[in-house]
Amino acid sequence: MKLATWNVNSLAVRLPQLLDWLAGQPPEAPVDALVLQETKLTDDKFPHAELAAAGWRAAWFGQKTYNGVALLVREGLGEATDVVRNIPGFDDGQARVIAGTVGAGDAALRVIGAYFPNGQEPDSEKFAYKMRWQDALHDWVQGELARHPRLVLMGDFNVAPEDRDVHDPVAWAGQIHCTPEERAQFQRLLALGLVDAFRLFEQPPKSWSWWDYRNLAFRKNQGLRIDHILVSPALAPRVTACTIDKQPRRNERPSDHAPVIVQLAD
DNA sequence: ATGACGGTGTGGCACCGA
Repeated sequence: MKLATWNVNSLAVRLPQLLDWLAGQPPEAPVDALVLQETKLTDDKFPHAELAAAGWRAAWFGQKTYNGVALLVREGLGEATDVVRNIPGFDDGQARVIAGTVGAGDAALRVIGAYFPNGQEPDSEKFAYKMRWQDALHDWVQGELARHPRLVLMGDFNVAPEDRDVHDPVAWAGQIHCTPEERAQFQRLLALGLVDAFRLFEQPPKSWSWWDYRNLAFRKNQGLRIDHILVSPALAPRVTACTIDKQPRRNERPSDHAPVIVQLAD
């Protein structure tokens, strides 16, 4: 089973690139399910027909202008079941979470796709919201883990967990995505037993999942690793690869994020 | 310290993202 997460920064703009990327997956090991962030579409505008025509079943949860998430499952694996939109019990006007069960029987996976709040800057109201949101996510994921031992939490976490996830740790010290509070929240998720799949493997130094549109940041490889795939303890031994695919960032009019992919043994 | 780039909205710029 291969899973992916991608912040597309407007699905209206990026749908052709998404379809190209999906169609370009290796036939012997295609992506089976993926989550998207920042679709920026109200639910009535979600391109489910185009995705269905390309062989993908979708569940989606969006709003106008901002945020918006989706869970796509390759035809043949059926449809995501027990779909949950946003964090149960956490009153939130922003569409940031979609979860569903993918596959059936012993092979079923609980997949949670999340678009963590940006937080703007420390000490702001948005930062406080980010902290509250992460508290709620943590507590809900804890329960989900108990119900679903085979669980994957992936998405745009908007946190660079360590200095090696930052192109210039000195310049970014204490800045949004790198504050001790955000990093502590990330560690709290790991304390649930979740494992950062990317760090299960030796990786190229200066591996990022996001590059600023400005300042030729991609060409200079100045970025952050803020998109993550966390797997439950039961799945961790089954992870055989985790990579960032920089290729879509080279497109014309790319998203500022690259997809992250994880491969799980059956 | 600021803004750079890109997306959205009902726009002539502001707001937001990271």
